[in-house]
Amino acid sequence: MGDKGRSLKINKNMEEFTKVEEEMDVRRGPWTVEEDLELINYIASHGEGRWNSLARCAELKRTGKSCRLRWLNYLRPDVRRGNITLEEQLLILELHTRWGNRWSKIAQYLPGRTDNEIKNYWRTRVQKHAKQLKCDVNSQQFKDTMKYLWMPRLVERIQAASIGSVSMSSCVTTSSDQFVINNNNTNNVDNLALMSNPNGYITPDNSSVAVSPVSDLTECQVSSEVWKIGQDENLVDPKMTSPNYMDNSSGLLNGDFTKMQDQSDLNWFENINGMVPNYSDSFWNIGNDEDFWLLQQHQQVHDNGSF
DNA sequence: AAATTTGGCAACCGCGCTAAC
DNA sequence: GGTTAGCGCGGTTGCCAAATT
Repeated sequence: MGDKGRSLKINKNMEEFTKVEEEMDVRRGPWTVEEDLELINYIASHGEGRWNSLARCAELKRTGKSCRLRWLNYLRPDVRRGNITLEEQLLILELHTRWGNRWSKIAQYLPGRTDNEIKNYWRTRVQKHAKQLKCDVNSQQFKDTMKYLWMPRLVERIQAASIGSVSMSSCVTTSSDQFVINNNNTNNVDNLALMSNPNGYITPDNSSVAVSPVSDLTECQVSSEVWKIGQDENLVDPKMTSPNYMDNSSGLLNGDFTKMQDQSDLNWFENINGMVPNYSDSFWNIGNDEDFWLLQQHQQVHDNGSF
């Protein structure tokens, strides 16, 4: 019986089903180390897939579904654990504005991150900030906040970090597991769009604006180019590209976070990712005083109808 | 120091889609 | 064409540690 049929059975007679599962001795809840090892060893020798039969053959007292979930979200060797980096945050915000809660699709563009992890990040961090701002996470107001404040702020932080750690002029590496940064296009820095003016008010356009004191980029011009994520379906399947699918040449560090053209635009993120340390949320958390103050300023502007 | 609340995250659930029979 | 099995996705729950009262 498939899951659908099984769920019907649950709906019809939950008690009976629970009894059946108990008789089948199906385990639920947290996985033990022993179970993890059994699953890892089984997959190592037999491969993954066919989860129900895998669960049976491996003599794991778990459903196939549970095995699959455990493997994909936790045990898989390429699962990346730890804090969501600034670059990843930026990418999640951008992609969510485009695709909404399509977590698995978003996860495709964050190598090693699972849809579950991204979903949890969104629910615990992003929705929290929406709540703090007393607005719905799906409201235009919050989307504007992300687009015109949060994301530029993230870019600013990333820039500040990268300038502090690596010369932006040229950094070409030869190792395959390092990212090639060939910054012929200086727009990456120059395009930095900083939407908060010296008064702390937000201007949603990409005209010349002063830079917040946080980063020393006051001479930067805001490029007329926009950050183009572009047409959704134009995006190249990340699986079909090298891990280095983010290209630094697109000039993404500019003000309009509404568009990203194609895969080459996404490449930028990965290059940045290779340049800067992995900062945890403690490095820049939108909940810190300064940023939250800015958010509130933004909200004031929004409430006054300036958008 | 104890009780309560909150936040983060792993795991589960229900549903829908697809392929095989 | 209907049924079943497998899989994947998004939403939700529940546990536990940390923070707060």
